[in-house]
Amino acid sequence: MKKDDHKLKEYEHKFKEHKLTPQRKAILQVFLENHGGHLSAEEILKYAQEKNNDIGFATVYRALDLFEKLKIINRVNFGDGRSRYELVQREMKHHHHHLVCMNCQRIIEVMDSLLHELEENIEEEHNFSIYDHRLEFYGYCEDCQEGED
Amino acid sequence: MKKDDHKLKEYEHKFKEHKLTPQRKAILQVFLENHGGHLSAEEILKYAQEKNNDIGFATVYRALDLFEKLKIINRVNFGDGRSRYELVQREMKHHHHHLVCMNCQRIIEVMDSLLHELEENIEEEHNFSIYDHRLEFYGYCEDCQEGED
DNA sequence: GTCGCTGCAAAGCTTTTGCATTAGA
DNA sequence: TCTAATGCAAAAGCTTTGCAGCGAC
Repeated sequence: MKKDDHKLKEYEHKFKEHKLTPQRKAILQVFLENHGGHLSAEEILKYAQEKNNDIGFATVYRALDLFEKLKIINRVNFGDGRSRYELVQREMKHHHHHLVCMNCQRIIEVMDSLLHELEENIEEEHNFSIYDHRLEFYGYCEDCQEGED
Repeated sequence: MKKDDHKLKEYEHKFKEHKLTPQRKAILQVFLENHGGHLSAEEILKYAQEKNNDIGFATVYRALDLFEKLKIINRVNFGDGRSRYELVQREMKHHHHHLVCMNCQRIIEVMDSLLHELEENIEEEHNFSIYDHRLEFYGYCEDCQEGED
């Protein structure tokens, strides 16, 4: 899609010392298309193969490592035994959390700036210099609150 | 140790429908002795074997599953590819987070009630019924701030 | 031609499972 | 006795690595 090609350009400058190969491009496009966000390596491979059949698991994992290093994506962990990956979104940086539904596994994103206050408290009280955080809330989403056991 | 034996008694009532076998007792004692907290399965096995040599990985994992179900321990994940486990501490419940030092991997616990306000906001705005949360801050601890790259 | 990137397959880790055996109540 | 719990070893994920081949510059 033209729209994603345009978005892709915004990332090209990050690949100065690394090649933006067809495989890497395909993987990046998967993120830009945002298939529900929070993709596992397996899902990323599946979608990337739809674009470029000549791609394997090793390449996906190696690309994910690279993208993480280039701060294009973030690795997140919802405790289901596999890593998941999401595009770093500038405007969300440091201000977005996850609501994980314990019934339907749906993941809802939440914007927040309130945490900033807490971070400042911590930096002061513990002399700990905060670089990033992970915050997930576990509970039941709108649709699942009746079945809550 | 006498002190831990006493602590152990506080957990016996949770084992009504499950047996508090010597193996499970050894594992529970490992948590009560709190070897730096946030133990991995491997560490738990190691310490438990010091008490009772007749214990294997399968038993550790099965006990950890059980303890989690009985709300004796919590499984936490710091993104290092293995699960870690910590004792549920009543007075800390819902109010403790982790500071993970990105240099020395040290983990510091932080008490907090500020997050409660944020939870209330979220429950209202997103109609999401919160049951638990995980919050980790990544950064550099007191001792590692100079080496910060 | 060089050097980075790739696929494939093998290996590595953590965790789970099958099964025969043991041991608690 | 009866069933839950255990150890061992095998298997099952997910992820990483070795290696030979490929491709861009």
